[in-house]
Amino acid sequence: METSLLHQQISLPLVNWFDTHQRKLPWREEYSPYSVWISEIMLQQTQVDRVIPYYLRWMQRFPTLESVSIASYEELLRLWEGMGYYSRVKFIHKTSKIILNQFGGQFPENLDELLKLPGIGPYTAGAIMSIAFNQNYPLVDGNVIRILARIFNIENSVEHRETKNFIWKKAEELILPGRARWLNQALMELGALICTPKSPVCQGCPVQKPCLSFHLGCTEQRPVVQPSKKAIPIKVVVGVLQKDGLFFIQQRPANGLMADLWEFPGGKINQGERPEDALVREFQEELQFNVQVGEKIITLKHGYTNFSVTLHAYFCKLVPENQSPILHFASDYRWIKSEDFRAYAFPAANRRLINLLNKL
DNA sequence: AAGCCGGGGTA
DNA sequence: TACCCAGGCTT
Repeated sequence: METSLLHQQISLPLVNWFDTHQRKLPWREEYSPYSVWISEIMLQQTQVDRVIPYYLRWMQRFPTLESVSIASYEELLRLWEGMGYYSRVKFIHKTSKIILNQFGGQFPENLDELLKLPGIGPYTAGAIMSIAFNQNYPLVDGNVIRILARIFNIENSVEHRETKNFIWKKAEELILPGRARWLNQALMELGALICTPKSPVCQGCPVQKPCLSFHLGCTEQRPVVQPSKKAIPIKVVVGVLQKDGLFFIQQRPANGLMADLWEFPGGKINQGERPEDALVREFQEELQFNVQVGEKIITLKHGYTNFSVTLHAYFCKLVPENQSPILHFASDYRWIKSEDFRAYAFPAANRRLINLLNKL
């Protein structure tokens, strides 16, 4: 399809639809590079409704890039707790310092410079260029992939390099000069409200006419993706270790799963192993602590991307009482008062347990 | 190219 | 249960 025809049949109907149908969202109040950047990082693999309260809290506490750069990583991580993908907030901290120290506090209005910044990849760089600066740059996220795979009826897997290149090229051709901010947001808004993964609302779609998949009746089969691996069920046990009214918590390593977050010690229950025995073993392996397992607190289920976890929680105590930990897994540890749980970032399942403890 | 990295909403 | 989400980094 010729570019002008593409604009006439797709781009213009999209921006006109966006004019009247867009949702009122906090990050659409102003299009500053800082607010666009924060919202885009938060929105990576995270749905709008979940981001909104985090975004509002963040902007209240850190209204400027400079306020982020001088904040402690611990406080940033605490504000991020519950959103997942915690490396994002570490990258935000790093990038805020780089922009302050190397760019005089101003975001570079340059795609290649943006791509060098930690946590900013092709999508986010395109988002800052187009949404913040309104420069003529495309962006491709899950919405854009789905919409274009349907409009052009892309039968190849969108996970392949060549298909991705094709989609980026089409996204670029769709850009209306001087209106990239609007066009790109319109695409993503259409993906969120109309061209949804399941049961798309084609009746209300402004680009129904040029959509090949709609006419072929195969919108549900687009985009083509490889089947994902199914969640593996695992059993986990954690111990709430108390001494003199203080609680023992440890900090996870700086890399890997839930990096830098704090947690109650514990670990995976082996096949055929009793939870209590697993807990004694884990305390010994990770901390060289000899513990006695006490009362059961709760069993709760928690879903991860690739695991469905059944978590057993027990009170426990040191026997004998005067032991010092030797850290084989954790990077740090603390004995804290119950009111200090709020000062540390915990994984969601641990936070649920803490909330329960506070009610006991 | 594939794996890793969270968490919750939804059907 | 399985899939999805305004992706990026590492290997």
